[in-house]
Amino acid sequence: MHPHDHHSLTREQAKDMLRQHGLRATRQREDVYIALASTKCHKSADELFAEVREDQPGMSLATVYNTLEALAQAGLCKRLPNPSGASRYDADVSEHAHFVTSEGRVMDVPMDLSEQLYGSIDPEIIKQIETRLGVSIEGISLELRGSEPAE
Amino acid sequence: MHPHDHHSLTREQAKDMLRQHGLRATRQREDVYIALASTKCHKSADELFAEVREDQPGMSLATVYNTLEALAQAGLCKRLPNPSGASRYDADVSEHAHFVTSEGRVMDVPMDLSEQLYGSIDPEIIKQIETRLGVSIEGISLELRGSEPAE
DNA sequence: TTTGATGCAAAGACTTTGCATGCTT
DNA sequence: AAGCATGCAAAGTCTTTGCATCAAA
Repeated sequence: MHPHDHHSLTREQAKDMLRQHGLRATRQREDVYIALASTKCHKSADELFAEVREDQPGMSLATVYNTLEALAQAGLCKRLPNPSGASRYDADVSEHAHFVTSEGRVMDVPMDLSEQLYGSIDPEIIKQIETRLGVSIEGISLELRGSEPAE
Repeated sequence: MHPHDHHSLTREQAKDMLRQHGLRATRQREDVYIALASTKCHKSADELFAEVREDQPGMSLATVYNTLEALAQAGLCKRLPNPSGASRYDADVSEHAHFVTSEGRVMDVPMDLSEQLYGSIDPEIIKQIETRLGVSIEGISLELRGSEPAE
């Protein structure tokens, strides 16, 4: 299966992912991670909360935030800040480009094109930037901004 | 003078910029824009507020936010959201890459390297993305993430 | 003059935290 | 059993808004 395919995770798989990344596997974390990994679109904490809540009415919004923070720390998801609203979260932590609409909706750039974009970045330039700024570069975010055509 | 040079603006120049972009030239907007354009580093609304306040004690924080929103709308600045804190603002609206530290500090990638990075992006790929997603792409954000070496 | 901007304070959106309880390891 | 996660509500941070006043065009 291709790494970019979105598919729902079994609970066991979610447990494994969590533990392999040094996190305790709690029901709530599994739920959040499963919800996050099972969708193409990038949801906000609130949306994930609502979704998980359908099955687990006990879930707390604070736990969703805590969990997302833990997942992000552990490298299991990425937080995509949104200047005009709530952050969105992405369980696909591979380098890939996003398209962000003027309304704050986020969608993935198709994998093949995303790879072409990233592929065109010369590692040599990155090295030069590290040297010049005296920093160490750990990742690159590529975000395309624009608008969806009126419908 | 090179467009990437940072320099302080005269008040007259600030007035002109505002009006050329369809904004009323008020003292407060001039102050904010001058402060924004006169620095390499990317300040938060609060920092700009503090800075402007030294000269204009009457300034309100709400006005700083309103002004920054107006400037961004008019294309006179860009807002750089920060997942772990307040947004930062940049008066340089040309396409250029940023380096964001794990602590949320933002610095510009030197112009020549930034241009090389952007230059390597194939416009043809962008066109394909527009077609495939059915959107229109208006800009590209390139953000390098990493850490500054411990000091 | 007319229209839009300001300042203040208050509300709002989003996110984090303190603490007692409960679950994972 | 020990330690971390949870739930709740409360607090915090960042940002926007309503409204009367004031300035720019």
